[in-house]
Amino acid sequence: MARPREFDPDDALARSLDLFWARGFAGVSLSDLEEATGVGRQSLYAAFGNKEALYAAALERYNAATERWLAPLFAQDAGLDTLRRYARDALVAQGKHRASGCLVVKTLWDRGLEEGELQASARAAARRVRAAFAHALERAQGRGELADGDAALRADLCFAAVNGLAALRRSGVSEASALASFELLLDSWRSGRAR
Amino acid sequence: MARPREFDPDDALARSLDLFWARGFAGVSLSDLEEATGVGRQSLYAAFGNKEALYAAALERYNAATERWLAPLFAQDAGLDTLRRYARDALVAQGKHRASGCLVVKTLWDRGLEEGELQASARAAARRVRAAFAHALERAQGRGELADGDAALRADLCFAAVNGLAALRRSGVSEASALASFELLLDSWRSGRAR
DNA sequence: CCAGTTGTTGACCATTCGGTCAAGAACAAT
DNA sequence: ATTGTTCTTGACCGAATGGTCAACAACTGG
Repeated sequence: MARPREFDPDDALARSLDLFWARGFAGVSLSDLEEATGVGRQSLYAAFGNKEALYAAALERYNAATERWLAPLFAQDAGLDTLRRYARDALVAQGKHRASGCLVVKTLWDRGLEEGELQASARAAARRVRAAFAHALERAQGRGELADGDAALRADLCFAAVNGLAALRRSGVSEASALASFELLLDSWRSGRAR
Repeated sequence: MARPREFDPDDALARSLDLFWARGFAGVSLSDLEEATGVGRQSLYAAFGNKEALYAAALERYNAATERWLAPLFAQDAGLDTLRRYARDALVAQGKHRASGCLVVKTLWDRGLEEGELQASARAAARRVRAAFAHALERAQGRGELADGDAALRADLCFAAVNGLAALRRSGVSEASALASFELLLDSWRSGRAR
């Protein structure tokens, strides 16, 4: 009923997400956001609140995308291959995305706000990923694809390994090599041929 | 032959290291460093150069300490237990140290300076840790402690897992639980009882 | 005692930060 | 066309940033 906004908020959010993902909360200035989104500062504030709220919205968008990535792991036919594919896709995506690792984990490290609502939401998102891993592992166990064991513990290890792959990449290891080392983990659990 | 400095440079370096470790390069201001070290700004600049050089010196100090931690892994009797102990000690130390993860990996993520000498040195340090892991694994294989396999690949996975443990801790997993999941990895390689 | 050298102190610099303010522009309803 | 509401633009704010400058203090060699 008044002047319509000239930009697409979701598009601006996507571009902001890219920036935050690549450079972290403190590494992105309001001027950077203006430039990347093509949206004036005041408009960003009107639409999102402040810098931290914008980051929170970007993280939410990221989580929504992650949820789509997680869907196969929550499916009934999930198994080790699903996990392997998840890791591969994550590595490829991060390769394209300046190898920035998982934004949720990056948020957990960030000194943006100590123990705010944001950190809690990031922690919840991480828990969700671990739950997806655990679900896939349980299904695989139920199918006899891998020997019985503590699925939650294994899921935690998968989470650590997957996120560690990003560090591995940063330290100079190739994408193929990083993926191979993760497959080593999954293969060591395969029931048919151990180790 | 002139006025002697009133502070211990290594002590100042140690305190700076703590700060950088906990908050990252950009998260520490010169005023923070003055306060933490009790040393005036000009004295810091005279002794170290500038902020980035101070960070580099702190990282070097960190690497020297790491080298001491790595020594058992390079020993002749190194094995899976040595690896397990390394992971446990690392977790405990990080627990005391505000759970900040490995400074080398943090440096690799930091947007302090793109592709500077610092990044190269951090990458070299990471390679050194992976080499230590590989050495311990090779010794263990030679002793028949675990089945034969690609030690370098396994070392990379260990590196990823160990560094992922920090992310796991951040996401709310207990120290004991994180350690247990890492032991799961080592145990899956033990030759006696697989999985 | 007196130079000469080095360390310390605190004020100071330009720049950038996140955030705000006020004026104008674009629309819907009347 | 006028009014009311929202969006946009650009100037502006105080605070904090990394870094520098100049005066002063402490020591050594003559």
